[in-house]
Amino acid sequence: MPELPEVEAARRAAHNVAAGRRISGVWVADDPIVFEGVAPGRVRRALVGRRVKAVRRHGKHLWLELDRRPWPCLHFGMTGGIHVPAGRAVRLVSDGRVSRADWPPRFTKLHLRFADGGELALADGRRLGRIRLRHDPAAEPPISALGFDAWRALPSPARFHVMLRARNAPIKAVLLDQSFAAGIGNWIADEVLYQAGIAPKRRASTLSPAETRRLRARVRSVIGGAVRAGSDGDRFPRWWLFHRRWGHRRGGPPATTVRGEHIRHETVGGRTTAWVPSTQR
DNA sequence: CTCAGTGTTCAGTG
DNA sequence: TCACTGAACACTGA
Repeated sequence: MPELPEVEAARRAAHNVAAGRRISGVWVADDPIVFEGVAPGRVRRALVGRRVKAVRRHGKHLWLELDRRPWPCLHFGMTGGIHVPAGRAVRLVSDGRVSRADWPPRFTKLHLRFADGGELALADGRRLGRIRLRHDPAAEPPISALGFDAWRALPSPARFHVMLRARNAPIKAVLLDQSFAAGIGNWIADEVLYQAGIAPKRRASTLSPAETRRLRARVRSVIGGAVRAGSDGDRFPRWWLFHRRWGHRRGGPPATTVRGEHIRHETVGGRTTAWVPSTQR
């Protein structure tokens, strides 16, 4: 479920376990898809014995700064996530909870043990996630091709408006474009547009200064709120579209917001989009 | 059994 | 060349 808040939660979890510690053991899956452009064994050799100096994030990308390069870069795709064991129970950072017997979790691709006994695993069932090795992650693709971090590096309102004026695609598609803003995914884009009262199909270049200001403020508040909630959807404000967007099931009652507004589903920017025609223009 | 999904990439189009 | 669109990728769970 990884959009920016999820990846930030993973970054913090990884930081707590790994920062300042030495990697004492590494297990890698034999998976030539998730390990992209590098043999799993080479990742293992690059990590074992190294000390972790910091865990960095840009958009949905995560990487470990080690005391020697190259460094491992992680992307979670649709279903990947960082997992850490917590005490006797095992807490799943990204997807809920598993029992102690499930450690390391199913679909683990990379499993790190630290000298002080801590552990960390990256698991990904659908295999759309990626593990790469880079000498300078922020300066090399794919991270160098990302736009501003949607949470920590929002441009000024004026600059934001100028950037959107240059884009003709539907605003939803622009928000999803990682080379524009890094970290926004499908549910955040829908949530932000819902809260800003802007229809997802509106061409970005047609948004007024007032609309781009509203949009920018919601990007900040939605992501900030989700990060503050530890990316735990149950703790998001009750009135958010988030809780209702998938409330409909085939044959079930039509989805509505907590205020009773009808939620419509259609494809915009290549993704299923939930929006409220009565309030989004 | 079928289908959609909290993502990204790449070929094809205008 | 650029911006944009839609299919492909891989696999699970509803």
